[in-house]
Amino acid sequence: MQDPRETILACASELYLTEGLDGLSMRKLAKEVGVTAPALYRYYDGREAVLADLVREAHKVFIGYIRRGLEAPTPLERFKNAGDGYLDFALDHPRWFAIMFSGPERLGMDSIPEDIEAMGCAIHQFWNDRVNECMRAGVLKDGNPEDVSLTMWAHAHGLLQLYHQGRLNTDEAGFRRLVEESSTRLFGGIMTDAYADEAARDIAKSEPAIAVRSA
Amino acid sequence: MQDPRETILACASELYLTEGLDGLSMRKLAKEVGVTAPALYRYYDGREAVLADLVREAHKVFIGYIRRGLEAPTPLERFKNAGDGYLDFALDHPRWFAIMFSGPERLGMDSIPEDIEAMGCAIHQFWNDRVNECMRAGVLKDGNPEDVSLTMWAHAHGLLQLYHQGRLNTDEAGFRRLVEESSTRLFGGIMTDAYADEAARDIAKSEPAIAVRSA
DNA sequence: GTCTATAATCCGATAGAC
DNA sequence: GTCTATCGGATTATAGAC
Repeated sequence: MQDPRETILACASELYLTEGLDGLSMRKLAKEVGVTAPALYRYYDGREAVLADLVREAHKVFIGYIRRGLEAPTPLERFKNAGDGYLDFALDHPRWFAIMFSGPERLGMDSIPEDIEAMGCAIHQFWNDRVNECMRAGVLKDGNPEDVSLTMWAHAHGLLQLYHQGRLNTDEAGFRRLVEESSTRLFGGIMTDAYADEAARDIAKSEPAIAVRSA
Repeated sequence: MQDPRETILACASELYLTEGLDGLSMRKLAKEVGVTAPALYRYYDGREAVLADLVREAHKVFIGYIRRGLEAPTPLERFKNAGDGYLDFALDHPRWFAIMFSGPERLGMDSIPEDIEAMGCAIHQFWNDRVNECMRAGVLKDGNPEDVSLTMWAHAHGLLQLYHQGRLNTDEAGFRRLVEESSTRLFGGIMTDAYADEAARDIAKSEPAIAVRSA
C-alpha cells in the first residue's frame, strides 16, 4: 500500500461502494485519502481515470470469483462452480457488478478503455471454455459454444439485473432458489416438444448471427 | 397541447431522449420550453416530479408496443407479436427502455411512485396472460406461468441490456436474428435429455420460490 | 509533492416584484 | 403566472506559492 495510486484506489473503492457512482467526487475522495483535491491530480489525470481503475478492480474481483472451484473434476461441476461464483459476486458486491456492466455513457466516457474491453473478452472466453467442455462431455447439446454461452449469460444477467432493481419480490435466499429453478427450465426447455421442433426448423433456415465482443 | 404540464413533459421527453438523464436539468428544460426555470415550479414540484412523469410516459409507450397484434387468432401468435413489440420498443427507444428499468437510486428517488409500480404490475400480468394462454393451448409445457414468464423475461431483458451496453458485437438486424436464435434455444432447452431430466429431479426436491412484483 | 486560492460552470430551489 | 435576482451548494480542474 506504499504506492499512492493504490491508496487512492482503495479509498475510491470504499467511497464508491458506500455512496455510489454519483457520490464519488474528487473532493470527497481527497478527503477520504486525507489530502486535498489537487493532490490527486498528481496520480490520476482526472475523475475518469479513477473510474476506469475502479472498473478494472471490479473485473479482477469478478475473475477471482468465477475461477473459484475451477479445479473440480468434471466439466459440469466446473461450470456449476463458475456459475455459483458469478451469482456470489453479483450478490456480495452489487455495486461492483453494476459498474462492470455500466455502459460508457453512465461513466461519463466516450468509450470503454481497450484494456478493460480485453478483460471482458477474457471473461467471455472463460465461459466459452466452460460451455465447450460441457458439450464435449455430452452434458450440453451440440451447437456453437458462443451462442449457447450467450443464451445462458443473458438469462443469468437478466435475472440479476431485475433482482438488483428490486423488481423481483424476494429475498436473497429466495432469489438463489429462483435462479436455480429458472436455470433448470432453460436447461430442459419450456416449449412442448412438437412446437419446439417446429421452431427450431424455422430458425435453422436463417443464417447464423452472433459475435460477442466481451463478457 | 394546451395543458402546460403536457408541454413541459413533451419538452422533457425530447431533452431526455437527446441528452440523457444527466442532461435533463430544470434550467435546460426551462430553456427548451421557452420560459425561465422558476416558472416550471408552478406545474411541477421539482425535478423528481418531472422524472416520474417521464417514467410514466415510457410505460405508456411500452404498453402501446406490446399490445400491438393482440388481436391475432392464436395464443402463440399473440405471444410472438407481443415479444416483437417488446423488442421493437427497446430498439426504437433505448432511452425509454433504460428509464423504465432504472432503479429508484438512479433517478434520485427513495422509491418508485406507487402508480408506476402498478403499471409495472399490469405489464407483468399481461405477460402472465400470454404464457398462460400458451400453456392451455399446449404450446408451452405446463408449469407456473409466473415462473415461466420470468425465465423468458430475464432472457430477453438480459440480451437487450447487453446489446444496449455495446457488449454484443452486432448491428440491429444481427441482434434481431440473435434474439430469435437464442429464444429458440430457450424453447427447446440446451441440455442433453439425460442430464436435463436429472437436473429437473434435483430441483423438484426443493420448495418453490418466486413472486414477481412488477414488469 | 502538497498546499491555498480560485476560476469557471453547473445545479435545484426560493423570494418577491410585477 | 412569469419574471429578475439570488441563495447555497455542488462539481472538475488549474495556477502558483511553498
